[in-house]
Amino acid sequence: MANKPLAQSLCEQFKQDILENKHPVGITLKQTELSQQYGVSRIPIRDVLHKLQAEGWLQQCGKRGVMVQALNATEALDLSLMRQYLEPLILTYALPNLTKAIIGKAEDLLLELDTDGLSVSQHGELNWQFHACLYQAANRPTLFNTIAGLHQKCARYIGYHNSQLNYNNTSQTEHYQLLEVVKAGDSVMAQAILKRHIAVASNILVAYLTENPV
Amino acid sequence: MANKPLAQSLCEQFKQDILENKHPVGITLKQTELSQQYGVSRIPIRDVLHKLQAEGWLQQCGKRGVMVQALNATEALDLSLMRQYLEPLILTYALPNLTKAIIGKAEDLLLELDTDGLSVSQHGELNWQFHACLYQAANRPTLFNTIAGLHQKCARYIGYHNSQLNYNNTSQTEHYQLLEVVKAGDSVMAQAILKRHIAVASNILVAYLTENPV
DNA sequence: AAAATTATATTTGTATACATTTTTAGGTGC
DNA sequence: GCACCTAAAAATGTATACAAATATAATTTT
Repeated sequence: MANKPLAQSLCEQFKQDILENKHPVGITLKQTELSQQYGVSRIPIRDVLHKLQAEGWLQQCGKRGVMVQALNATEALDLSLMRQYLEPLILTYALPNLTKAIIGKAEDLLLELDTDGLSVSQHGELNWQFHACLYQAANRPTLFNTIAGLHQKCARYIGYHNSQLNYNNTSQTEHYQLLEVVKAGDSVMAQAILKRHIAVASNILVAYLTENPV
Repeated sequence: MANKPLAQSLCEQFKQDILENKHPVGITLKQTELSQQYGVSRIPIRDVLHKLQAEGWLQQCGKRGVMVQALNATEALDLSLMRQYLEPLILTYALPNLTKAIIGKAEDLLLELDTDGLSVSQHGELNWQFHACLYQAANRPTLFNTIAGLHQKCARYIGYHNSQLNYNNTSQTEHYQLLEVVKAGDSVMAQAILKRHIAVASNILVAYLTENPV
């Protein structure tokens, strides 16, 4: 009955709080403060801070504390570029292994994504679930985990994206297109559409971030 | 006068010990044992184990302890593929920014790599320094850090590679070729040579691992 | 004898306490 | 008024102690 360690749920909570701007960029967070704030001791807080540093959410500022990393256009572009190269790759490995069950699950996720009133992080999570659902079939743990890590880092940008810019409709159209060619088993087209899907979203975001630095 | 935290030097030590097979695959390591073995308390040990899990060196086995991950052909291939896509990319960004000082440093590193009697981990470290030295010039922290992470994961394979197979000479020849076209500023050739450099090493390693699973 | 169950031992996660380092504020000299 | 030095405060890293969960071994039951 696997009972999550405290630090794990704390980590999710903390990420959510960052997405909701509860720890604004520029404020230095101290372990002691946070431990009182979240009602636990410093140890699990420290674990979470280390983990989120490794994932690129936070930045250590000597002993002054840790700070939420500012969103910046270069990082957004880098993440997008890496995804443009790696996701079509893993999709190609996944294609021959896609069962009807997996396709079905993917379709269900797209329907959920059309639901109104999703929170920013719910939307981001569903979006990743859709992609992950297809990629899992590739049976390539290392490749998959690296891509998952990129998505983790993207989460803040995508959240920002969806809350600032109205991109959902376009994105969903592309999702359905992708699923069509995937069903048809067309690897070349699938790669092209996926790459473009990632690039398009990125271009909008990078342009916006360049003009309006956070 | 930045004094390294204990956990950091422990981490390097531990990695080295893994490379030297002091914690064989299949043995479950307990925090308590390790803390006695390394002469520190469980907290820094725990930190190191978490970090190395995140980096893919170790694997948690419930409460039985952690185990060193076995080397496997699929992971080696995945790491190589990702490097084949991402390293030429960052090299392209780096090219216009390469100064004579950087090229000079790279040449020095290649000379060092020709030294006899280097340990496996020394060799691996110098090899990475050479690549990193060029990539740094790209000024792309996120891309660079992801690639650095891939190299971290590769370290064990490269160490294994160099100790089992005699690949150094070929590798060095390619390094010098790469440096030549980089000096000439030929981006297309540089990308091609680098991609091939990574692919060649990988092919040998993957073939060997497939025939002789660890 | 094999399977299921209980009890013990072991292991990790968390809390509290201490040590070390760095920051910051205050004072002193120029 | 600015720079430098000194001391107190505050931050993180580390050690020890405790709690919760799990794995192992022993025991019982079928």
